[in-house]
Amino acid sequence: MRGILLDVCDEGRNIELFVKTEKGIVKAVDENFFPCFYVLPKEVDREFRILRKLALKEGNREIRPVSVSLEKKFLRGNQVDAIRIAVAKHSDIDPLRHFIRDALHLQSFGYDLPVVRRYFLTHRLLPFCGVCLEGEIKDNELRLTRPPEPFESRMPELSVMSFDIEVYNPAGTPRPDKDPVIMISLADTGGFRKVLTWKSVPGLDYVEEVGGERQMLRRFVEIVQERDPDILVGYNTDLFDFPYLRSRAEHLGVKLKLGRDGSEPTARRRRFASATRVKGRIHCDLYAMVNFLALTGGIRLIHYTLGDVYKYLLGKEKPDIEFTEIVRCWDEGGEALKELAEYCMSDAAAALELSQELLPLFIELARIIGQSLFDVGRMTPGQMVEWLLIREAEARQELVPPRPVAEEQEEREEETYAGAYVMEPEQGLHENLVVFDFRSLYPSIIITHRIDPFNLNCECCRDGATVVPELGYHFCTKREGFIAPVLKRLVEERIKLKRELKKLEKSSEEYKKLYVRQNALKIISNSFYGMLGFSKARWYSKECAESITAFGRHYIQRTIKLAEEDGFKVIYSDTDSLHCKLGAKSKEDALRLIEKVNRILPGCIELELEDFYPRGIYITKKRYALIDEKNRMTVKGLEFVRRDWAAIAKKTQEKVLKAILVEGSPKQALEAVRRTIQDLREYKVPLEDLIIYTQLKMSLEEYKAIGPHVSVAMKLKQRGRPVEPGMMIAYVVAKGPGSISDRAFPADEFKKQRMKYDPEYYIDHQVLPAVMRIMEVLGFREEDLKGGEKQVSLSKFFQ
DNA sequence: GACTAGCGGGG
DNA sequence: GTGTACGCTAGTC
Repeated sequence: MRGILLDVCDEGRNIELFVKTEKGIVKAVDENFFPCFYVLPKEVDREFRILRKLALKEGNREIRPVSVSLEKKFLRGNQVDAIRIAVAKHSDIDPLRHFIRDALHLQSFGYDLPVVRRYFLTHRLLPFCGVCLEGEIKDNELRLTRPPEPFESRMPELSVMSFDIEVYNPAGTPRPDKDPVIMISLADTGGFRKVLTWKSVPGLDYVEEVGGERQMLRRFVEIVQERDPDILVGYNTDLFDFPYLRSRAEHLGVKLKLGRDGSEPTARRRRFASATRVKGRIHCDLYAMVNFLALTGGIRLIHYTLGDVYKYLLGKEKPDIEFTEIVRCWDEGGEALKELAEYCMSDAAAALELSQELLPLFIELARIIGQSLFDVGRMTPGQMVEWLLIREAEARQELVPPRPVAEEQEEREEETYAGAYVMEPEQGLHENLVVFDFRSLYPSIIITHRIDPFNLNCECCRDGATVVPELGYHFCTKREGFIAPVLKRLVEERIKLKRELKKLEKSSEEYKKLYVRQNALKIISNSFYGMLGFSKARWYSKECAESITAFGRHYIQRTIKLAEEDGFKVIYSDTDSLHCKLGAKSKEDALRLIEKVNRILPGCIELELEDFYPRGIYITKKRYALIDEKNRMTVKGLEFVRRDWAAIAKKTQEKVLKAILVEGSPKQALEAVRRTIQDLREYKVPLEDLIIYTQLKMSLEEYKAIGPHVSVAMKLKQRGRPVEPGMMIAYVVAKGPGSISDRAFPADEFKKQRMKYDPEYYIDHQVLPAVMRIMEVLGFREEDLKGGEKQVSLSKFFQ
C-alpha cells in the first residue's frame, strides 16, 4: 500500500501512522519498533558479555534489553566500538542506562531522543513523504509486517481548518470551571465558514444556533469529523483554546473526539505550556510560528496579536473587540452579539489566511529537519539545527551526545566570550536610509574557515592553517568535520535555488515554492552559530562560537570602512547589518556598493540589500524604529508597553512613533505628548484609558509583596466580592497620600463614585516612561513635554 | 538595593 | 525535548 505520511504517534509500545491513500486515511500500527541507545565500553569483550545478560528488577517486573549488539560507530569523527542496546519501550531506557552508569561507570549515547522523533530518524521518514506499507488489515487498522519505506513524492494538497473560541469572562480572565464557551468559529480551505453559538444572532447566514454549550461542543466535533481536515490551526490554541475546550468538555461530560480515529486530544507539556496533539491531524498553533519568526527576524512588531500579525503579513485590517466587551455583547444580545459573532468569524478566517502564509514555510523547515510539522512548528531555531544534526549523525553512524545535565549547563553559562560588533548609533531622526546586511555572515564564516567542534586545534595542521583573529585557535583543513559540511550543503542549495529563482516569473507557483524553500534554508543556516553558543546544546562549543564572532567583527568593520570610503554615512551597525544615510547617493549607488564589497570580501561572504527606509529613529544600541516604503514600522527594543500599562501610555507611544516616522515631525510628536499631559491634568482622559489590568496569579495569603493589583483585590474582598487566583484585576490610581498600592482602587468603583485619578501618576509612571526614550533623542527634555507649566511632581528623570 | 511579581498570546 | 522559559520592568520592603 502506498500513500502520504501525515502523522506519527507514540502509543507506548506501538507506533501509529496516519497515511493518506487513494482509498482515504489509513491508520497503520507498527508493533516492531525498538528504541535503542549506545554504550561506549572500556573493555569491549568483558562489558559486552555483562550487558548481554543484563536484567533489572523493578518491582515484580524485569527489565531487559530486546537485543544487545556490537557496532562500529564514530565519536567526534573517530571510529569506536559501541554496544547497541535495543529495548521494548522507551521507558526501559532510563533504568538500564542508570545501572550502566552507576555500576559499570560507562557513558551512554543517544538515549534522550523522543520515540516519534527517533522513528523519523531510524526509518529516514520526512513529514508528508510517500511511504510504502506492508501488513495485514485487522480491526480497520493496518498491522505492519515491515517498517514503512519512504519514497520521494510531491507535496500533497493538505486541507486546513482554523477555529477560534469566545468565552464568557466576567472575571476578566475566564475560569474554565465556571465560564462557558459561548461561540466557536470555523473556517477551512474548502470555503467552509461557520459560527456556532447558543443564543440567537440575527442576520448572519454563517451562524448556526444550537441548544447550549454542550451541544455546541458536540457540533464542533461533528463538523471537524465531517470536514475532516489534515491540519488544524488557530492562534494561541496551545495556550488558550485547546486547554480551555478540553477543560470545558471534561466539565460537561462531552468527549472531544477530534482525532482521525475518534480519539480525544492529548496535551504534552513542553517548554512552559502544553502543546495539544490531535491524532491523525496536525495541530499547528500559528502563534508559536509567529513567535519563531519574531525570534529569527522574519517579523518584528510591537505586539503580536492576531490582528497585528494579520495586518503586517496580509496587509489588511480585521475587526477587533475589547476583551472586556465580550460579557456585554453576550448579555445584551441582538446587534452587540452580532458584532461578537462577526469578530469571532473574522478571527478564524484571519487565522486560516495566516496559515496559508506560514504553513508552507514550516512544512519546508520540517522537511529540511526531517521531523514532524507538529514538532518543528514548536521548535526554537537552535532545536531545529540540533535535530538536523542528529539526523546527520544517524546517517554517519556518529554517536549522539546527550543534552547536558544541569551542572554542565551552568558551567557553560559561566564561560562568556566576546560577541558581535555593535556600533553606538548616531542618535536621532534620520531620513532616506538604506540598510545592508550580511544575512549569511556567520554561516559564510563557518564554511569559509571550516569552523567545527570536531576540527578545533588539530595536531595535523599546527602550522599553515588560518588562525582566528585575536584568539589564535585554528581549525583542521584536512578533515571535513561534522557541522560545517552540513551547513555547507544548506548554503549551496540556497545559492542554487536563488539562481533558479532569477529565471522564474515572480507570480508563478514554482517561484513561490522555491522562494519559501530558500527562505527556510536561510533561517536554519543562520541558526548554526546560535546553537554552538547555546548552553543546552548537544554540540555546544564555546571556542567555535567565539571564533565566529571574532571573524564577524573583523568583516563588518572592514565593510564599514569600505562603505565610508565610498561616501556612505554609516549611522548604525549591529553584528551583520549596516544602516547608512543615502544622502546625495541614489539607490543605484547603494546597489553598486554591494557589488563592490562583494568583489572584495573573501569566500562566500556576501552583502545584501535589506531594504530602503524613508525614516528611522535611533535611540541606543539595539533600540531603534524604522518605517519602510509601505509604511510598515519596524520597532526594536522599544516594545515595552504591555497590558499592565494603561491604554493612555500605549496610545501616546503609538502617536509619537507615528508622528515621527510617518510624518517626520518631532514637533507633532511633542504636541501629542503635551496634549495628553494637558488632558490628564484637566481630567479629560476617559477612565477606560487609565485602567491598568494585572492578573492575580495566587491566592491573597500567598503574597509577600502587596503590589497595586493585590491591594485592589483585598479591597474587593472586603466589600464582599469574590476574589480568586487567575482573576484579572482592573484598577485606577487615585490622588492622595501613600504608596501606589494604597491609592489603587477597583476600576468600577472609580466610575461609580466619581473618584479623581492622579494625573501625576499617569504622567510620570505611564506616559513619560513610554515616550521619554524616544523624545530624549530628539532633544526634548521632560520639562518641554510637560508644557512649561509649573512642576507638580518630583520626577527623577533628569537628575 | 534586594526581592517579589507579572508581562507575552488568548478571552 | 519523558518536560516546568526568559529577559525585562515596576513596585514593595
